[in-house]
Amino acid sequence: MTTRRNKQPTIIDIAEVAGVSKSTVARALSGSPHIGEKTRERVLTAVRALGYERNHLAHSLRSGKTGLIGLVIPDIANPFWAEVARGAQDAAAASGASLLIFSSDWDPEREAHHLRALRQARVDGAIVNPVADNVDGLGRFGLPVVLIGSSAERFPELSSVGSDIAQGVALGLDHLASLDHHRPALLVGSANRLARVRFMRVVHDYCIGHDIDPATLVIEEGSYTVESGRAAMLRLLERDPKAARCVFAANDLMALGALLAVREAGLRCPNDVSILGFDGIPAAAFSDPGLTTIEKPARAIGVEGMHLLAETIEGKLEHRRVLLDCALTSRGSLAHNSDLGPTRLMAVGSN
Amino acid sequence: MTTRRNKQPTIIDIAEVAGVSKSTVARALSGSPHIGEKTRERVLTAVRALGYERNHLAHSLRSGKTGLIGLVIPDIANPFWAEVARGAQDAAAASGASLLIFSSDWDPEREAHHLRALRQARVDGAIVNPVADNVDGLGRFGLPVVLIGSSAERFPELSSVGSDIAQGVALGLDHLASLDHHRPALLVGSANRLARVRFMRVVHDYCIGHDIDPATLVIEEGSYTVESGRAAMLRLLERDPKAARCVFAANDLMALGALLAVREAGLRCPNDVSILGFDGIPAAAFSDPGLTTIEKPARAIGVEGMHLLAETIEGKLEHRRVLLDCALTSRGSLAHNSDLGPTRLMAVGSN
DNA sequence: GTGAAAGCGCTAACAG
DNA sequence: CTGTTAGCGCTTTCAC
Repeated sequence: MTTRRNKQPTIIDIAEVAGVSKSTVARALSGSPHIGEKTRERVLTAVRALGYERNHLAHSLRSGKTGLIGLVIPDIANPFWAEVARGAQDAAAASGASLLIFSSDWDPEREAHHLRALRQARVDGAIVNPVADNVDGLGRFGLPVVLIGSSAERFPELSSVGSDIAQGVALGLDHLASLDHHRPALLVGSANRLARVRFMRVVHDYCIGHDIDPATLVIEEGSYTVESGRAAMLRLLERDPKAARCVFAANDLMALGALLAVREAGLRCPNDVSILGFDGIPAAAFSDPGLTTIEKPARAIGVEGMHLLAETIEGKLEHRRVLLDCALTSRGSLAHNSDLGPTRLMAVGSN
Repeated sequence: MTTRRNKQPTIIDIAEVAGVSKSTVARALSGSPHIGEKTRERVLTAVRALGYERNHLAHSLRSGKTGLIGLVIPDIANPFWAEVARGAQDAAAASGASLLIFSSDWDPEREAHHLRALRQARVDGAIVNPVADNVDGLGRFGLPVVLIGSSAERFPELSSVGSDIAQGVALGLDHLASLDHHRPALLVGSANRLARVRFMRVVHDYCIGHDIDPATLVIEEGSYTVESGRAAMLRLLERDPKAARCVFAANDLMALGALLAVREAGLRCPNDVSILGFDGIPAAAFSDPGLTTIEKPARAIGVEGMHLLAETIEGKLEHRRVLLDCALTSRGSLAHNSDLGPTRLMAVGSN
């Protein structure tokens, strides 16, 4: 086959064809007002004729702006982060930027490596979910950054966007209360996880604000997986069947596990036990019953992250922390508690 | 003596500090053998001292290689494509390349737009899942491309990697046969979708090879969504309860929908009806029972795509079509058919 | 309005 | 081995 390997045309080529200088071409291409209408037409015609496309590299090198944005997340294959990426992607595309996506795999070393790569690629800025206590890596980044996810609170000097866990938890607890479940059992992560601490702090505050003694709450521990949720639910069922009437899980995977356990125990959801999840993963829609859950605004986080970053890059913004609302997605895993008495008794008794 | 400390250091800065010329610095940095051990040390020391990091843009502009790879997929938020991206990501990282990921949203226009953006970014090559009959767009791309996904067969002149649908379908049908289900009902997409045609062709060939009259197969149509799968299953149950003993869905979402329908109809899976899916989406693990499915090698497709592309870029490879094997993931949705007779009768009768 | 010229930071001949 | 000299393709003064 005949392979025409002509190099791509440059502004010099089109300058020649249009019979002008390359600076004139540059002006025409950048929409400068200091150029004659007729000249511009001639240049544009040549551009079309040669199929010219601007070399981004040269443009970036000279102008100092690459139109590249870095996105560092734990795992692109994780539905939540994929949604975040999708949002960032959309927002980036809308502003003509391209996204360089990297997975840190929760590894501080990889994160540092990626940050370095982004700096070398001369990205205009980056959106990152800081993985571990990589304060140094981020502090030295030297480029506009916006943090996403909840670990952002460890870097108070950087702009960030995340979901409003407090609002989400309150939303869930309020909704449960409206179904007459006032003391749901809690399925949370292991004590050393920051997420667990944060979740519990919010629950604690809510209880204080609603005249509930936090000490009366029944808590089971899992590790954010389906299997751990299943095991935790089984334990709960054995330990305190009455408290198990209603369960609020700190993430959907554990909630789904709890659902499995309920069925295994010969009980039914929501008739025997109500389950509320937290996250809003797609799989929650396919269980039976569908899992009612507090949905984090994943895509919006990506979109808003890009907006914050854009403002940061333009210097319009000194610092901001954006918290996006979670929303309740009702499916079938919650029922009204028609038998409140025993639950109350249990809560008091287990004190 | 103009020392600009506010900007990132360049090789000129480090040349000054090390007391050599910038070409020597470049040589030291690129690990050239034509340089003295002592000089190299001196340069490297200066590099560390100034915290120098090579400017990728300038490097790329000069060398003609950007180390950028484009990935164009329909949707990064779709679990399957997210996995593909993850694989490509890993392979790219391993070879020091960065990925520019774009979502085409199944829109030929957006795809064309992204292809243009990639060309302008001077990526070294691209991996794309061609969306529509965008033959022109791809033909004119002018850069090394590797196609992924099954629509690749429309571009026989380009290298591609995809899952071996024929092998996957045969795997499923064989497995069902081993459970004594010889004529599963088929839940497929709508007739105008390429995927449906491909799926059915493979089933057809399999039947011919196994002395089964394809015309005796019971087929229901959906549109690759949970809801459509549910509706299709309900129809099937009403139309031909006996054929509904075993269902092979063309994708997991429809299979999950079928599962819902079975339960709604007061039947149980797998005891009353066995269901086999196709895809291997994560959600298939959380249903009850877990969905047994034919899993496409999503991540491997990404990895292999990157490898193929690398070879294509290096010119080592003229053309190749790689088909990766699907695998059976057994969960609980399949049971042995202990009552073969009626099924056979039904198949013949419905002819 | 338009052109000439000077780089952005780096690589790659070609001399010494 | 090392320095000198050209650029890669584009933007951007600064003259005219």
